[in-house]
Amino acid sequence: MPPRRQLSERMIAEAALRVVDSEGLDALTMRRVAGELGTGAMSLYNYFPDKDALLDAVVQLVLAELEAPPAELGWKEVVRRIMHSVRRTALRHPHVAPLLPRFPPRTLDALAFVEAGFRATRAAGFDAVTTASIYRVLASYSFGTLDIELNSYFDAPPVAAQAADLMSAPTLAKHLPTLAEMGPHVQNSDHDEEFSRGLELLLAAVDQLMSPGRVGGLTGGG
Amino acid sequence: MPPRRQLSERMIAEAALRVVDSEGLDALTMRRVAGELGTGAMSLYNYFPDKDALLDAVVQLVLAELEAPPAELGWKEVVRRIMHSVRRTALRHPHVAPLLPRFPPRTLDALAFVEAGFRATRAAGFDAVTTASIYRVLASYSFGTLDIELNSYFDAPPVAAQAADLMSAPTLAKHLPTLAEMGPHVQNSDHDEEFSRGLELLLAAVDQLMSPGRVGGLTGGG
DNA sequence: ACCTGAACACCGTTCAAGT
DNA sequence: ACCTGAACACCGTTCAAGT
Repeated sequence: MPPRRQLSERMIAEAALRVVDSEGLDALTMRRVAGELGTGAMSLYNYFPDKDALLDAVVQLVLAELEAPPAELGWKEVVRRIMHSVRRTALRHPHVAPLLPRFPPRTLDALAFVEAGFRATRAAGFDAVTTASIYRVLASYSFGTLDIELNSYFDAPPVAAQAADLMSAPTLAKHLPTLAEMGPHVQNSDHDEEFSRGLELLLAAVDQLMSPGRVGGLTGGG
Repeated sequence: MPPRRQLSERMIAEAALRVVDSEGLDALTMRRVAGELGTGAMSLYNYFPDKDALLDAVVQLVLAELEAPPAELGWKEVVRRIMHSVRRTALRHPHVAPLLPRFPPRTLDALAFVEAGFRATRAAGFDAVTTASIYRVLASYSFGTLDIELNSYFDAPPVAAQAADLMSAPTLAKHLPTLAEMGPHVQNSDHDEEFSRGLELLLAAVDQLMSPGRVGGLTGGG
């Protein structure tokens, strides 16, 4: 019996995205994706040289979902929207998020948001070197906040270690007094608010310290 | 023949760190670590409930290597040293770095740098809530820059896609004109300089926008 | 030429038996 | 009680054979 329909890179990547979204990254195996398409694992190798190439294609699909705002909104609003879009999209595909730092945007659709960000930033008068620098620092912030949010890095504060038997209360108070005092403040309750706050801090810093008019900004004189 | 010496959590974690440092994360298997210690894979399960617990222990070892500067240096210098120490330590254990966001500091030794940072920041007059916020934004920056640096995220700029046959030059110029113009500027040549620049931007922003004296900072009035 | 089942060399972990 | 070999249910990918 011939396959019901022809395979394609796109079909395979979409099937892989369905699998990883619904069952997690560990479930994303060549056999499982092939099964989703009614074929054997080895058929996928006619379209992707190895599993990493398939993962890359999944990332490109996700990046293509990002908003690409019109430059007319002004650089700050454009960048703000892109950053929030990155976060929203990553939270829509939480099991894909850990793959994002491994595969930069590469396809036309996946690069649309980069073009939008560059266009707005250049139009605001930032030079190419500064624009690239802004892109890189914002990418760092995106990846870093996703690392922390999706791994619940601050959801269980260090002081909880005490309750979790790792450390006695006296031990904690003696060796880590400030941390003991910091207590539950380390825990983060509102990721959305936290993300916005840090983003606005960054945008303000870029505005104040890297703006075209400014002399001796961080990009220029160090 | 009895084992030459008793096992311990520490011995196993140190063996695992040796393996991952020298052969990469994929080589870090229960069988491989056990082999390093002259025993079978199942023996490790007397000390760790599963592989993740072993990975956690490896991360704690690496975090214990971080510098914990004295608060007398002032909050900015303390934070600056910690941040550079994180980066240096992660680059010394590049294959462990991807594990850092998954396992927060938990042991006494691994928490020493957190205590140092908190102490210096609180001593400078920042309140507990702001101090926690500073910690979280700096952790984001650490993880994000490591993601980008260790995955060579910007080492091959999008424009290189053109040479790599993914896209013809006319296609690029037509659909992504600003990106085409940005050209090689996106590529990052000096990770060290880049890290310092972004860090100083952040420190300056924290200083200007979150300092105790300031009214209506980002933490307070929004 | 395109496609794919069987097989290889691995995994983490369960289980049952050892001392 | 602590320890551990055999076995289970998987992996990604190679290889050889199919059409």
